[in-house]
Amino acid sequence: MERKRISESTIHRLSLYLRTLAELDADGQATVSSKELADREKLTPAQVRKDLSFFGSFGTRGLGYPVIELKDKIARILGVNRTWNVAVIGVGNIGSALVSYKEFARQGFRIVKIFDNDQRKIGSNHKGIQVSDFKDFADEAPEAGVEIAIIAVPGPIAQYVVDDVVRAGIKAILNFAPVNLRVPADVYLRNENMSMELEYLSFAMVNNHVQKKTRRTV
Amino acid sequence: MERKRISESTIHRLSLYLRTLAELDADGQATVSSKELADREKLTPAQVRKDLSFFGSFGTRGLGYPVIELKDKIARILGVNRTWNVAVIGVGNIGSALVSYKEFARQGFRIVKIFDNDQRKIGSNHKGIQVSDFKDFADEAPEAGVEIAIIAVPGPIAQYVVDDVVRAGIKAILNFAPVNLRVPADVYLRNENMSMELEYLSFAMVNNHVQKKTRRTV
DNA sequence: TAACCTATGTGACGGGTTTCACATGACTCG
DNA sequence: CGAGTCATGTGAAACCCGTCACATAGGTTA
Ligand SMILES: NC(=O)c1ccc[n+]([C@@H]2O[C@H](COP(=O)([O-])OP(=O)(O)OC[C@H]3O[C@@H](n4cnc5c(N)ncnc54)[C@H](O)[C@@H]3O)[C@@H](O)[C@H]2O)c1
Ligand SMILES: NC(=O)c1ccc[n+]([C@@H]2O[C@H](COP(=O)([O-])OP(=O)(O)OC[C@H]3O[C@@H](n4cnc5c(N)ncnc54)[C@H](O)[C@@H]3O)[C@@H](O)[C@H]2O)c1
Repeated sequence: MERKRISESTIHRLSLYLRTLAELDADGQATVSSKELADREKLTPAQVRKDLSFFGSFGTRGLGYPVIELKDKIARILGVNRTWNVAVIGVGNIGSALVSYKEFARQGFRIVKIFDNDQRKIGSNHKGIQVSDFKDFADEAPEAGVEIAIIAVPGPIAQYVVDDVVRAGIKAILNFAPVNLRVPADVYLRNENMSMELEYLSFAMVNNHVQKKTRRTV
Repeated sequence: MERKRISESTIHRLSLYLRTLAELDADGQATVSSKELADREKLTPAQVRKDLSFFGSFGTRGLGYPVIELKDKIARILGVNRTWNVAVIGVGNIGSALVSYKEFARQGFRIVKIFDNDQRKIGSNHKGIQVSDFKDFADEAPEAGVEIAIIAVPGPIAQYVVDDVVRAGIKAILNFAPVNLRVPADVYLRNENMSMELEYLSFAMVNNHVQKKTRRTV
């Protein structure tokens, strides 16, 4: 199934294409050229074509790509032509926001469990989901078919939480805590770091930094 | 002031170094080697040294880098050796979470204004800040010295909001809406895209993708 | 003060990713 | 049905970024 090593940048751009294709589809547009796709994402047409070419030939020469078909292809490549069960751990400021975000479900990520260790929160209802005690994670997460864990607990606690999550057999983790988490090699870990983007803005302003190609952004 | 074109990756890594240096400083460690820094960030020592070398020679051969000094240097490079005034626009789920996040202030980003257009929210108090009517942005933001705007409004509205923000003279924007915003060339725009990271996890799982070097990730 | 040790700083190298350029193939129109 | 148009798909080139390897310099010790 794997032909070449696909770069992280390419995968990120596929996410962008997917979003734009969904918009084009909603607008009723039937086909799209690499140029149009590129313009929307501030990329080059060649980049778009090269990215897609890693996975096959989806277009028609002289015409472009069929919007719906390409959207489905990319969804399949990214693995979002299905639903992933997600658990949110820590239902504080950011955890609550994530739980309330209906868009995730539409994109294939369904939050099925919420965990916390605060007695005042355990048992309470968030968007129709009862908050569970994190102590019971190892029992309840597998039972609910959780495949992805989102870590939204305070930084100093995150490593302990992650250790438990890994022990429960979870292989994919999205971390919001501003710490470097250690996980085994077979566990996928991604970090969401808002300070990094703010600091990038700061750097750009201080240095009158020239904006180049927008890479792994948006 | 600018010697070379500095890559986005390098800037992102500086953010990582800064965070780790703050930890080391808190632990009372006086010096740190490129190797130790690299181990903590899952990078190579050469990468660390190269990144720093773009900006000068901060270390001592045979010894390493002085933690406090290097921290200050990087803070200065990133422009966070000062405070930036930030406005949050849209105090819904994610906006509220950001406003409640005290860590930003510690990192040099002080939220001084909150805007919304919901009458029920305007005038209410969030963490000591009165929510303003977004209609008054052009007046109130410059008055409060706002330099960075965080967009946390629904996607379909984001472009209109951003147009107003740009018109008010703001040059740096962090966008949470899942849309591609158009801004003039002299405005710095960064996007925060959580779906992208979830989709990356999804792709990795579906393809048993081998985890390589953690690049522009936390 | 001299010898040794250690980790920096950096030119050279190599690999990977993006851009270029064009041959190719599909559709359209006359 | 044939000529023309257009945008794809892809090798090759260019470029960028990370890694390597080592000369170098500061610290330390005797
Ligand atoms: N709020 C933001 O905008 C923001 C931005 C960037 C990063 N973050 C990071 O996200 C994380 C959460 O931030 P927040 O503002 O939501 O904090 P918060 O304090 O509001 O929420 C943390 C939640 O985690 C729960 N918790 C604590 N220990 C736990 C445990 N052992 N098991 C399960 N749950 C536990 C707490 O009860 C609380 O509900 C932090 O690491 C923070 O640095 C937050
Ligand atoms: N909640 C999340 O976890 C999450 C995750 C990723 C992305 N996002 C994105 O962040 C944005 C906000 O999401 P949310 O969940 O906080 O939505 P929300 O509906 O809770 O909040 C949006 C806020 O914007 C305000 N608003 C609407 N129009 C406005 C205008 N013209 N001027 C000023 N304020 C206006 C609304 O009154 C509301 O308070 C959306 O674009 C969403 O897609 C949210």
